[in-house]
Amino acid sequence: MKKIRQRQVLQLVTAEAIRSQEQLRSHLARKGCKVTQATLSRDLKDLKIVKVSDSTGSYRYQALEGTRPETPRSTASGNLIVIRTKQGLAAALAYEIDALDLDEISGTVAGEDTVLAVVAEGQQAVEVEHKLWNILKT
Amino acid sequence: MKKIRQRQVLQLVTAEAIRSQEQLRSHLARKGCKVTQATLSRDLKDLKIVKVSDSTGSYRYQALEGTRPETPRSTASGNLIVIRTKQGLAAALAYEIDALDLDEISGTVAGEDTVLAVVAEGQQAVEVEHKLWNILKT
DNA sequence: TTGCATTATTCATAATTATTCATAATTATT
DNA sequence: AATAATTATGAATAATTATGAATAATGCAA
Repeated sequence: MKKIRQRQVLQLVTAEAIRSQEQLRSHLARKGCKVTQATLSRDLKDLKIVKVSDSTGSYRYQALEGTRPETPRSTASGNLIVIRTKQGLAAALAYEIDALDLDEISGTVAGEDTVLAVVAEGQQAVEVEHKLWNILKT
Repeated sequence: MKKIRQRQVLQLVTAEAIRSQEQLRSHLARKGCKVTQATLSRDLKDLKIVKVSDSTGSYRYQALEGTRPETPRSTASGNLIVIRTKQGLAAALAYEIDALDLDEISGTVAGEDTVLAVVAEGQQAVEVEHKLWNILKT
């Protein structure tokens, strides 16, 4: 029960701009998961999800560090690395990759379950893919 | 005044385990800086210092690392132009680029903070990047 | 300088979040 | 299976944090 919920929390928080625990609660409720603000407070603490101001100036919850559940599959093609993740987790992974701030990667775009990483000019996608994989598997 | 204080806040928070704004306030007061909890709340928001559980299980304030790049940065790679924007603004930028209706750009995809522009066959990505940059810098 | 505009700060309070205490649920142990 | 031990949750509430409104400070152009 708890695990499932926490996975949902993580997903929700990366997918949408959640601005309070109350808001998080109602989102979850709509998805059929009915818990109180108290347990969400504890979940957020567990998951190291923090409240931080975003670009719009208001607060939003954001996952901190490696809360990434498991290793996804990737393929290199042309100057792109395509990474498949579990549904809803692509944004979180893309965020992590961005945070690495690698010269080899020009940028990423995330869909629901796929991340597209653009490999920088002059780099071998396959090699970068390996490097990425090495870094992320910690 | 504000700048100095915020520097102190950052210092304090990294040096000691500050567990509440009230505690932070009293530390600062002892150092001669007397402000209310209200301004500290705003300082922490500005500085992107968040409350997160530490190894002991209790909360502590912590500076959020790696502040992302400010101005939209772009890179060309292969037949793609990768543009980084502030969180949440990618879609808007992509929309603008689409609206330009340039022959040189086949299309765009937007993530949360990244736009991928696909450069048309036979075009030099770097040149298109420049052109784009010129148009958009208004 | 003086007056206007902008920014910073406080005070008071609303809003939000963490925790305590009581149970329920789950898991381990005999 | 029954019981003990552990863990999770909810309700209520304490504690903490965010914010609106008023006021003070700061900069700046004339």
